[in-house]
Amino acid sequence: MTSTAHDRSESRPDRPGSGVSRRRRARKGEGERLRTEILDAVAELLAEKGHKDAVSIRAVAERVGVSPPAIYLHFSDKDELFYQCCRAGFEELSRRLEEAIDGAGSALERLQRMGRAYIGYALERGVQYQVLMTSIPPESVSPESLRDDPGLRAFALLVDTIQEGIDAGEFRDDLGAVPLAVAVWATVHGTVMLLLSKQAAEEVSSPVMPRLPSADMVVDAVLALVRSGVVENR
Amino acid sequence: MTSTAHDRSESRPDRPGSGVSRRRRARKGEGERLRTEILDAVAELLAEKGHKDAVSIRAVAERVGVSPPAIYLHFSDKDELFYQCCRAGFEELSRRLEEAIDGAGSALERLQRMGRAYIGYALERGVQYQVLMTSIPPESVSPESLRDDPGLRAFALLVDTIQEGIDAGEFRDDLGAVPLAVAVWATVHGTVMLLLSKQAAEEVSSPVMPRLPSADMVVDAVLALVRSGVVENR
DNA sequence: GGAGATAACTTATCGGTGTTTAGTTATGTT
DNA sequence: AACATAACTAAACACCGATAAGTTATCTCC
Repeated sequence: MTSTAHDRSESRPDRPGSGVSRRRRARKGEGERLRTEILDAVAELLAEKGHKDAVSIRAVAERVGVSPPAIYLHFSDKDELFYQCCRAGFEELSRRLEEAIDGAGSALERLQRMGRAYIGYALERGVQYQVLMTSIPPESVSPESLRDDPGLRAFALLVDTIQEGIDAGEFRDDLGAVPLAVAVWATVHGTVMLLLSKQAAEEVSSPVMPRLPSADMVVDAVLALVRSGVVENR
Repeated sequence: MTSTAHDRSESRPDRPGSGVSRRRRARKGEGERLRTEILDAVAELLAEKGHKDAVSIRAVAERVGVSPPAIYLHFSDKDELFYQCCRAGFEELSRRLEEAIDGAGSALERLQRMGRAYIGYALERGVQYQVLMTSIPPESVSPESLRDDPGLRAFALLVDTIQEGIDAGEFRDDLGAVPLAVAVWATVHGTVMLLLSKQAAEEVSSPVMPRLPSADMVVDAVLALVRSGVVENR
């Protein structure tokens, strides 16, 4: 047979007996270990490449030390893989938002803390936030896991806080809690997306983005805008 | 030569009866005609599929009635093709923003008209807006065409309007015109991105997005928020 | 009108991608 | 030691973006 085994000389150092570079096969019960290893590899590669399309399933498999089809033992397709990766850890967002709410202070102060927490966490997540927010979850993810989506819980927290502010006579009551919450959400979401774009553009030194102020300054301005709008300072 | 002109039996080429199975080759001077036909096809497919990754160069070529490599006579790669497609027509945005500015009224009224014009235009553009704002322009596009990017011009218009509002004592002066402009931009940008996500999720009836109010209601709330913030109505 | 020149394409092909099918191998159980 | 099966791998398929090399139609000039 005309050794079609492999003619790629670049990375094929391991004989089955050497036991050096390949990952040890998981034991019988712990097949789930691979799942988290895959998710970690995706997160790594996503952060390195900065873009979803630049990360291939083959690259993920190679980083984990496994063959590409092994991925499909845990994820139905690439979309679900990336969705699950970006979604994982977003319970942390609800946690931080609750933490921001819990402290003392007026509803406005709580709202501002929530805003800072949201933006800070999203910027930490970077590409993962972008991917999660710009993709609709694939059909393969179970409906019940969607029902308690961290994003939905976070939005509920926001609505609650705003409703409290309205009830306390602290926030305006002419729009309704939900529309106002959506508006606030849109604001912080747009801030994150803009800052991430700016960040990505700067890494390639592309002059498309206007010269924006520092992230801190932008966040301060946004929160001030959420507080009292553009109108004359009072 | 054994006419290998077309042995593709998989997909019917075009109307066999109408005599035009393939596109007529352009005449010597008018090679540029293909360029706009390609851009139109990309825009069509983008709107149909709703997602950039779902549109292949081969599909574009087939729609135009041309072979895939013909695309590369006018665009250096896929990124540039999609960038140019989404960027084309965005001069219209600056035009509409100027129109919104020109009318009578306070700086606030002009700003609100700008906001409505921006959001309206971006929602009309849909996927094209999303693609344009989430991708950094490829290196193949010329720097001088980047210098007068419609996005940059639009942002300058926004800064000007806000500066006028500040000078007139109508807008707050504690943040500076540029940070305030960025904050306003982030708000409308986030609104657009959110509404587009909602729209896309509804087309697949996915329950991830919170049940949002209608687009009109959201836009009204956002503009009200930009005006005077969340604080108690005055 | 014929002979180049060349603009406007096409055919064929390459390496890479997501995904599926059909195995193979290691582990736990009896 | 034999079996069952969890945890994988090898090979292949169809498609993709992109390139190199060839072909064909149009224009120009005599």
